[in-house]
Amino acid sequence: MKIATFNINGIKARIEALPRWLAAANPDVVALQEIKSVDEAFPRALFEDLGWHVETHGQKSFNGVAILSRLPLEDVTRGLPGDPEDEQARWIEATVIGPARAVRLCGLYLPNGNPVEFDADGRPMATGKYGYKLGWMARMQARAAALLASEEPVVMAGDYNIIPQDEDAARPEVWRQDALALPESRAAFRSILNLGYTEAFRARVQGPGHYSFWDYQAGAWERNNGIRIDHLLLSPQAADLMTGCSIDKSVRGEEKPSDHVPVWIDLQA
DNA sequence: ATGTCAGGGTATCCCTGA
Repeated sequence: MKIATFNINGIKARIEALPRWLAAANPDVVALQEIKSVDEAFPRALFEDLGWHVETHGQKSFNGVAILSRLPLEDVTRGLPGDPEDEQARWIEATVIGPARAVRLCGLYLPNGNPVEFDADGRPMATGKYGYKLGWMARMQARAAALLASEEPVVMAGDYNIIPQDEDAARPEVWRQDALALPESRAAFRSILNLGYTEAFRARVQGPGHYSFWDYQAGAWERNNGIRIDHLLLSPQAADLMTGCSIDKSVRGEEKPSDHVPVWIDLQA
């Protein structure tokens, strides 16, 4: 079972590039982020005609997540539990029925968190967008813990907006005060890992120079000024099934690309 | 850190978000 995550930065803008990549990469399941569309406006029929089951959790203008799957999906849920006031569409779950095993897949778009406000001592304050990010991550940790208790294969795939370590940025010094790399952000990410999750890419590939996002601005792609912020976290039962993990870097150089590229794993499931 | 995109409003540009 090949599972990918791909922040497409707008389904309307990627209406050609996404089907092109699906045909070339041939994943079984894809978690999409930033569809930037309400459910009714998502081009569902286009993908259904290509053989995909389509489940969306959209909103107007911003955010929005979806799952495309060639395998049957069951028990789809939308929204991250823990705050009924939260109206941002950033979380979707479904059980993917693989030929050998069922896998619980969470597709997520973790809040960016910028701009960060700092106090007089230069410490980041948990207010505004950064406060929302940290609060969202605490809720995600609770959900991640509940999912572990099922002792089933669980995959949490998406745009985490977290640069886990300095080696995951071409220019780490630029990100020191940024919500994607602040110590508090990294600590919240590690707290989720420390529940017992495995970060798929780092379980298989070591060293710097591996990125999943290059800004549209300032020639970031041409200069390979990237960051690695798209991740797949695996429960122990899922990690035991992993046979591969890679980043489809070349997608960034194709016509009308997203600023993110797909990251994928292969599971014996 | 800004040489860019994307979406939406009310539009032939301005704003937000990243």
